[in-house]
Amino acid sequence: MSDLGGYLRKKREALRAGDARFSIRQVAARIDVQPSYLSKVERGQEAPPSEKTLRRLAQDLGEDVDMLLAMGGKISSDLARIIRKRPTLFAELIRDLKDMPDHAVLRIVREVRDGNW
Amino acid sequence: MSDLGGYLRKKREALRAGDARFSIRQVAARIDVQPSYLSKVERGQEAPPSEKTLRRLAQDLGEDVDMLLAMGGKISSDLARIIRKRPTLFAELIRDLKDMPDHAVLRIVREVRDGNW
DNA sequence: CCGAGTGTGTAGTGTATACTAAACACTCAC
DNA sequence: GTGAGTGTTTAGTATACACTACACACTCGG
Repeated sequence: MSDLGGYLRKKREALRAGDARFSIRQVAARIDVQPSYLSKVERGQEAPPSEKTLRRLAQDLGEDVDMLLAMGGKISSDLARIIRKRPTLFAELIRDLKDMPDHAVLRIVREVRDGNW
Repeated sequence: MSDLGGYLRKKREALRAGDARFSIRQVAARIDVQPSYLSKVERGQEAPPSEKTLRRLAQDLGEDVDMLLAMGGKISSDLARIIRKRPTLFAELIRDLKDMPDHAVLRIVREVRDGNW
């Protein structure tokens, strides 16, 4: 929904300014899709690519995978798997965090990571 | 993957023992699918139903929606939306919580809910 | 015995997903 | 001016998803 296509195009063109290897054709070749397909994706004429393809694209463009997936309306399958293992628990947590500001969530992340649990 | 079909069948038959309204045909009629379809789902001969249908089924059988969806390999679309709004933030959190025991996660849920943030 | 209800088998359908393949029009270097 | 590279257009495809429609065989009460 968040204009994946436009974002990808901008990013690629920025990279291409300093490196000719970032043409549609060459990127497409590296991530193993047809250039015509990538072109359409960038212009929003095609639905977002699969998770697999978005991952390769993120890798190639040096972008964050979770963010690109989100823009493509998807959620990383490893996250989905984690949630599905304890659905009610994670559902509760995520819904509670829905309206919390970033810094509050980040604080939780850090405390969890510091292992005071 | 957690044998949604078998779980549904057991649950429905348990309910049916005390209430004739829980035949395949009547449940199917209430949740608006064909009985043959529900039959196949219960026996694992069909892929899990859509989120919409699983929701109606959960409602009808008095089951937890998030759990049934998880069994069907899905994640509630409202949760997905929450995550997609702040993908990197939630990705970090969820991956950190992956190996934490339930009680630890629950403690976080409670602290969040008590609003000490 | 028959009609209402039970579960199931078989076949088929519309729509979305995620692409491919081939050709076209253009630029730019040499 | 031609050959390599650029982005784009058009048309088509294979697979999965999420079902429906209809008919069949069985049971069980009145």
